[in-house]
Amino acid sequence: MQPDTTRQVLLDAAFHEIHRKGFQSASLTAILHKAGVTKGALYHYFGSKRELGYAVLEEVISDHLRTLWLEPLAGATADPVTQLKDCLIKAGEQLNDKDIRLGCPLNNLAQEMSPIDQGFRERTDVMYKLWLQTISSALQNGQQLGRVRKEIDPEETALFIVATLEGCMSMAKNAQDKAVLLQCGKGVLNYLDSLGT
Amino acid sequence: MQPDTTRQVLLDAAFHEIHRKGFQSASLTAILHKAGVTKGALYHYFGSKRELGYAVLEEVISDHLRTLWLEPLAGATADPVTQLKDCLIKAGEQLNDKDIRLGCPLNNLAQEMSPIDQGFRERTDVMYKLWLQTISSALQNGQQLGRVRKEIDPEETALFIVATLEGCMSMAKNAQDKAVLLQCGKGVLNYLDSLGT
DNA sequence: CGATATACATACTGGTCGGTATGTTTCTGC
DNA sequence: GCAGAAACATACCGACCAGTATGTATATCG
Repeated sequence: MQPDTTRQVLLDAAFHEIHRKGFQSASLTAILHKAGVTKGALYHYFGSKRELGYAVLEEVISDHLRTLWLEPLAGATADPVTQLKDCLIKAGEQLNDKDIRLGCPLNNLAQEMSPIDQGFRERTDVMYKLWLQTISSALQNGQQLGRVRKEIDPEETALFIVATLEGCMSMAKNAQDKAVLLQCGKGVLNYLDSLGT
Repeated sequence: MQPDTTRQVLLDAAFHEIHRKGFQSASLTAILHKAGVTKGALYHYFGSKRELGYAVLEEVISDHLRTLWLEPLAGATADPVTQLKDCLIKAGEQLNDKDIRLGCPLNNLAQEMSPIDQGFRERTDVMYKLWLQTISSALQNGQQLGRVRKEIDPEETALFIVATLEGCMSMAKNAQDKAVLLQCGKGVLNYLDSLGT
């Protein structure tokens, strides 16, 4: 097997196990079994369980965020309200029941680890700040284009949006019910509409 | 020591340890050390670590929810928008930096345990449903009193409110910054205002 | 072709975990 | 006052955990 492949297989397996059990309760043995390799391989590529977790954040989860929320909002041309609604709808569509039961990977890790590990907190913080900044810039741009109400504070609104998104995922995760996500998402869509001119 | 006292001391210690580390990573030894008793006492009152966790949910955390959100909203006389804003402000005031770093105990447990333990999920679900129902009833009552806009759906709005609250707590927890909570809370207050007539 | 590094596999270790078995003391009821 | 139960304390157990030490095959490079 190619070296890079083994590393990626390990990262994928770790991502799924961590998503299912949380980082602290994720078993290295389970990850290795899922990846089909042994401990020698793991500790060849990662110095410790913690570093493996960092890599999952920086490489796997970071990619998800980029694909789903950052890149679609990057273009400075269109209407951010529509863009945000599209992101939300697309994100909602691609979530199956298992995804809903397991919740948002970024939020899960942030909630579990940020109080007890600085390394995790710094990394999740960077990602949230990127997310917030991207939405904030899009809103600001929308204001200049006259598509977003001038009165709103882009930063504050971005924070409110992300908080609400994560809250919706949390509620749906606990209810284990996609209907909850959809109902909650409707509330977000209404709120997003209220931002437009 | 009185029997009931010992049980309560154990519950309190367990609540704090679980709040700090999460349920799965909460160490019974740490709980016992904090409580100043030994394993004999613990297993005299609780059949297992899991039952201890259930009791923390049903007795300690449930009390917090009741005191902070259910009882203040129980009276069917006043303006629910004002009541909700008061709850939010009061809740925000009594949170110190440590509380913010550790996040909402109910949300923490729900996020960690609901995907992997039915018993936890059922119990957190009951509490969330109570919370939602209380807010929904208050909003409905407010509509009858002409203090809340007739067009809104009380249930959907209650879900959106709770999701947003939990989202705000999550964002502040990860940022480890009360300013984030306050800024996010401002967004919630604005939204609550938009519900009134 | 030989040497060295890379890329793993295997076997093992100390420590911590939840849980249990067995005291020991205190309180309660007759 | 004595028997039994309640309320704990102490000592111990097997399981699992992250991490390590060592072995081995393969690829790379001079």
